[in-house]
Amino acid sequence: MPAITLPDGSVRRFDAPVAGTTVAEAIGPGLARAALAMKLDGRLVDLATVIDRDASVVFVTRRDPDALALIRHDAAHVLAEAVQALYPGTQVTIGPAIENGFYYDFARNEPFTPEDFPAIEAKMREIVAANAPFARQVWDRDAAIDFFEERGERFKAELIRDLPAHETITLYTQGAWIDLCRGPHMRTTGDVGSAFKLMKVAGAYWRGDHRNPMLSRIYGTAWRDQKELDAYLTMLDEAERRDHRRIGKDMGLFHLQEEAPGSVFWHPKGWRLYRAAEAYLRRRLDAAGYQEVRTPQLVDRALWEASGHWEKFREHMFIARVEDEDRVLALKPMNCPCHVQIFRQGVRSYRELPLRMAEFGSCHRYEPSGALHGIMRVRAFTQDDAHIFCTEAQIAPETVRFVELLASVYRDFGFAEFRVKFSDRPAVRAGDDATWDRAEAALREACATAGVEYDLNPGEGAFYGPKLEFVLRDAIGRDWQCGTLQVDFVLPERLDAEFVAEDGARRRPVMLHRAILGSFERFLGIVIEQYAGRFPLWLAPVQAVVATIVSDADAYAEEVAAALRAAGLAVTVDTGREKINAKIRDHSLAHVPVILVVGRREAEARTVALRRLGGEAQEVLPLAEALARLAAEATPPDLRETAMAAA
RNA sequence: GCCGACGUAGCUCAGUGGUAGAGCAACUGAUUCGUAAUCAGUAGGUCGUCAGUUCAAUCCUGACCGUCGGCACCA
Repeated sequence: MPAITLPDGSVRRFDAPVAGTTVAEAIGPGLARAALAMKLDGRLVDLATVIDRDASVVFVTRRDPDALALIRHDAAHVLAEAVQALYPGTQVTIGPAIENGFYYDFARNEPFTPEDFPAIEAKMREIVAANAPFARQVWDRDAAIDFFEERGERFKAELIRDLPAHETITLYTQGAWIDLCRGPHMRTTGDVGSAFKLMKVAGAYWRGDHRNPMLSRIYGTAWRDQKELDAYLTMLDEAERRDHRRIGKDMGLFHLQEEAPGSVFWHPKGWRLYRAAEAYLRRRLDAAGYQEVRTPQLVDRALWEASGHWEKFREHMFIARVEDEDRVLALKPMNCPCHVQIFRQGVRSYRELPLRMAEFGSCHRYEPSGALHGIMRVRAFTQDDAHIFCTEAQIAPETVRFVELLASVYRDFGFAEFRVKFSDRPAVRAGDDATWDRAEAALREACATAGVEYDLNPGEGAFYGPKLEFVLRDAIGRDWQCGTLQVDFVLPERLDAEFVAEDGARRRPVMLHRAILGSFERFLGIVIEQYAGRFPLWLAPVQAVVATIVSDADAYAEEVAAALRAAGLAVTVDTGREKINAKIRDHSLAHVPVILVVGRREAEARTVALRRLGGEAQEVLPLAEALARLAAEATPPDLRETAMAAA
């Protein structure tokens, strides 16, 4: 006699076990038509699932956000059926719903190409139009293995063999096609709808392991309706428009070339952006009680052996040898061991802790060729690195301070939102379990004190300690992992760092490895995409251009520019013989935030006509006023309060 | 590193087994024109590199380098 509680709190009683479909019909024909699946005591299941005990039920309709995952999962199945219909002999493996869509991995000698898409998509639409019901079947494990083996589906057979013994083996049919699947599915293939599109092909290792064979993966996107699909495709166009590689080239910020793969050639304009960011951060760190240092690029392998990096990361280090000396040096891939060397000079007292040692550390890592990506993933980069040497008791307060600093830095760069991931011990790690217990507990406690909410990211910690990862969200909704805070009890031990405690005993400090931007190269890539090249004034590489209307105004234009330069602004002058329309267009396309137009009128009245990027309005105002206003506006955010107070 | 695609002028791209074109940018000249393209002309490429096939290769084949999309990696 199941009693079914609905979301509005009402209860429906049935005399016998009842299918969700029947419950929906009992509530009303509208719901019966709209329901795609249901949540049974919070778990998403097929609508046809028979309910034989008291339960709460929420029906999932197309309007429900949960419908997306169902649509995408079902679309993956439809894709698999279409592919097997068109390319006999192709083996199916797995095909989950993912963010924004789905994929399916196939085993086939010849990989798919985008040219195959039109045929596959057409077949998929046929399958959707056929509106075949999804039907769940429970199978005996051995029978299922035999079934797939006989069909030559050895990947599926392997999946079943590796399922835990207690797991129920379920297969789903959709018309004549059948597949191993945990479910749930919607009612029919027709529920997938038409708002889907195949996007790209890619290789992917079987079960994500690089020692396994490579499968051919097809990615697709799927949405509840055409409007959502269009919005997603528009977002992709927008991302392409903002691509830092394109903007970097167009605006002349930097370039990369074959002779230095993974290293950035910063051009004058890009370097101005870089320096603005660096100067800003240096001020913030100074104010936050960090001491900046600079450590060697080339360091003997002995130090990397002592730190444990040699063993784990040797293949990813650039090695340097000299002919006359029989020693191996490595270009530093990170700064921490060097910072410990500074800490170890002389005897440290507990009075010096927490000691915050910062470095804009230039590092080199031999990243796999396939990992390189513009200036976002490079082999030569500069971390905004720092190590906080402290006691265990200081972990929590230092975490609080750090999170505050990080949040305010992100805000100043235009990122209002970020979230935190907590990565705990990985399978391969240094340090014993007791140490890890302490480190993780300390970090958890620190989060509680700082009021930081986080998602757990199991097994993803550094080899020496657990870490927090700070993920910011950009203007078009993409996530970027930038900041990090890592608790390390291991490295101080390995490199023998110690301090004299209050009781006169020698103790090990804890090291907090932390970064806010991560690396300048990557962060500036993100900033470029965040603003699509239209930087706020304080970051803009060219902050203003003075453009003349007639050559009679040339001398005055130079004078205006000189005055702005004296006020610290980056200004260029355009006295070219183009018409003002062309000049406005050129500088607007170059994303110069401010255009000061001067003609005879302005030269005589000693005014400027000020025009903002993107705006159509212009404002004529006295030179002195424009100067004061732009200087104030170009002040970096951390100096703004004091600048206002002084004015 | 693995799978796939790609590499032609500064940029975006077209093209062919008989040693290459467009638009924009650049340069030159004319135009002095008040808020997103003035006109005309000129110049610019060992078609990623190295081999091979061929009478002949930018085009076909192979290797390598790099880039792009994923996968794997990310101290």
